[in-house]
Amino acid sequence: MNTSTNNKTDSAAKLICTVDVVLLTLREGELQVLLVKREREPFANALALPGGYVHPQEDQSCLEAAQRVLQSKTGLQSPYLEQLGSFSGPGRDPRGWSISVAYFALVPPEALPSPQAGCEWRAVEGLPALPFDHASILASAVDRVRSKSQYSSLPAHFCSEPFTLPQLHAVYAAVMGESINAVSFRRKMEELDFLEAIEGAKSSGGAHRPAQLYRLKEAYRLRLKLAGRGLNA
Amino acid sequence: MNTSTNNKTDSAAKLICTVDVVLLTLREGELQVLLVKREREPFANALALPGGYVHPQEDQSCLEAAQRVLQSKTGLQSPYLEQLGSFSGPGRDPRGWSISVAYFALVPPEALPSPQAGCEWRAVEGLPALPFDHASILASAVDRVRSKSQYSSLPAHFCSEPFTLPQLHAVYAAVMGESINAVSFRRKMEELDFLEAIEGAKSSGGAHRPAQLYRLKEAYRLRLKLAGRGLNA
DNA sequence: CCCAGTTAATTGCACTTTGCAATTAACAAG
DNA sequence: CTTGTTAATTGCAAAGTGCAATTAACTGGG
Repeated sequence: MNTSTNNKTDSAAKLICTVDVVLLTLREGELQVLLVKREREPFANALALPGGYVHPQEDQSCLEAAQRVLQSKTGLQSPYLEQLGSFSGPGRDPRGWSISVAYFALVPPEALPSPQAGCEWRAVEGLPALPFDHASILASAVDRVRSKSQYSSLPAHFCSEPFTLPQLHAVYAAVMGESINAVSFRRKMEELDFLEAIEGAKSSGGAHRPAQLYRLKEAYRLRLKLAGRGLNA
Repeated sequence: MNTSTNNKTDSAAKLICTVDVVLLTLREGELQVLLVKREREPFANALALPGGYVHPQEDQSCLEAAQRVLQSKTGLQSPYLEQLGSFSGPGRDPRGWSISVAYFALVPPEALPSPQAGCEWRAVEGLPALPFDHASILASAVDRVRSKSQYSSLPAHFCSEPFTLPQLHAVYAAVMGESINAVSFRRKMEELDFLEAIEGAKSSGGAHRPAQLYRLKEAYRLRLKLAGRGLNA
């Protein structure tokens, strides 16, 4: 039935093992993804998700590989990085049977110390074709972010600290693509209790009442806060 | 910095690539997992999650590899199989740097055409040590199942069809480990609308009013139905 | 210095959803 | 036909949510 069951190296040697990172931000009211121009074949010069080989010699895990790849290809780091899933098969990479462990990251649009040359922010909607199966990886990441936003603190990672509740409100609404009642939003944020008001700090500048400034509670900088009930749209 | 960036085969060849399956059922009111006695090294004779190498020659994806491995190691199949995530690193497998793509499956306790010799159902709580990082894979699967049960049709896969609402109610309560209001449960099931009443079919046998029989709607046999609001515990 | 304009935040209330107790329904057994 | 048992529905009370109205806090212009 299976002719190679006992030949371990034979099965394992042909596998290509990579990581890909979907780095998302929210600017101009829409989700944008960071794409990089590929330097090498396959798909040289095409825009693609930042990705690369797992390096067993230096990486202690695929997560570390993803952090290394993100740093080296874009010059950026992201405090919040979550595994999206693995994508595998004989056809997704022209070099052969491959597995890619995909991660997604959320960063605020401001906190970008100018990414390296060859990197571009692009709206996730209406992208041209992407190499490999990057289109479906990206779609999967966007789905996951939208879905998790309904019942978690995830969208807060799109805001640079400190931020105001109206700012966060707008971010949630933009991510989920629908308006959210402002009073209910306030109540929910208080109930979820993952924000920390910054004593005496208010937003300034506008010709109007200043807003209270907040930051994420320490415990939720790398973890998410999950809600029992969602933010009913 | 990186001495092997350009040597693709060098990086890729040392990687071990496997799949593991967490097959869960609900019996005696508790979650149980199917473990198999390992036939080979490493950890020969130890009980472990059913797992095996990805075979690029025969598998079209890791999902197919998981289905093949599950079938060959346990003789079982599962209609519902979901990717749990990937576990990787230099230390989890004594043979070397490895990636395992883990899947979890839910089956009803009845529909088990006697698994192969060497397979055992074990309660997920209070297990002895498992080889590799199977303990954390299992813990992750149990977390995921409990969490998804709060807002989806997932636990229905623990019931063999046809089933009654009181049966399903007990299954949800057992999985989530807390009692659920029976009236609210009924209302929620009706609202979620993933069940199909079987016309004129009632449970029989007891010295009491028979219950309506249901099955999963066709569309939700492989997919889940997600609730906007959860089943508030 | 006060007033108009703007956004932040709170309050009050109608409406919806949920939890629980009580009631009704449908069977088997004696 | 009565009793016991579980299924399913009904009727509130309590909690949660959406919306309009009100109050608060600022800037800038007469």
